[in-house]
Amino acid sequence: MKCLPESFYAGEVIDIARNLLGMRLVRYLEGERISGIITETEAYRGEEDLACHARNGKTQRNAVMYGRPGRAYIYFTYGMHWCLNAVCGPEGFPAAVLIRAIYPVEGKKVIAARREGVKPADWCSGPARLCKALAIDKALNGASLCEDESPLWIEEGTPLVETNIKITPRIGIHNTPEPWRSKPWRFVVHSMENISDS
DNA sequence: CGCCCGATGTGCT
DNA sequence: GCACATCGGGCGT
Repeated sequence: MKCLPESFYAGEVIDIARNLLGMRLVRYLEGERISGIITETEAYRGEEDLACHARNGKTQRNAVMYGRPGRAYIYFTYGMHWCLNAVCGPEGFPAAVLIRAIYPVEGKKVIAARREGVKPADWCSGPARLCKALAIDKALNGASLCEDESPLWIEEGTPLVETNIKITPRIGIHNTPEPWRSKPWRFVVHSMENISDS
């Protein structure tokens, strides 16, 4: 296993959101690797970022964001969905990258079974969809992404060229006031064509 | 394709 | 109470 080290997550959350594109998210489940290339991320940065779950200070729900970088912050929303974040920045500063989409690579049979009736293109294209596909839920909240024996980590994936990356405002935060609503903190891989998936 | 809406738990006002 | 970093189904274009 060659998961990204804690130091990868210790820096500026916005840079890390960009740098996570092209990396490989790996779920180790029942002795099998399920993985995909990260194709969409968003940065959430500190209590002053009014779109961030930490905007009202530390609570039981968001406490993991205040902890060490390189851990999984997993939250439940809309009564039925789980979403995965990677905690970033120095300990004590609440920041995280939301993993919004991956391009499936390994364990597609497992994914297909967990996403029965869903088109392959929709298997992991959404923060809650990929959590369903990879069996990620509250049991992994707070788990380290940087340790051996981990059930979930991120490793080197595939290189991307800058022209294949699109930067936009974050989505799903319609009621968040400016300037936060328009911060260009969403990073998307434009095309997965010609990307090696080995 | 786009828009609308229901599902449904949890945290904060 | 109500808003919510969402999804999926249904219906109209």
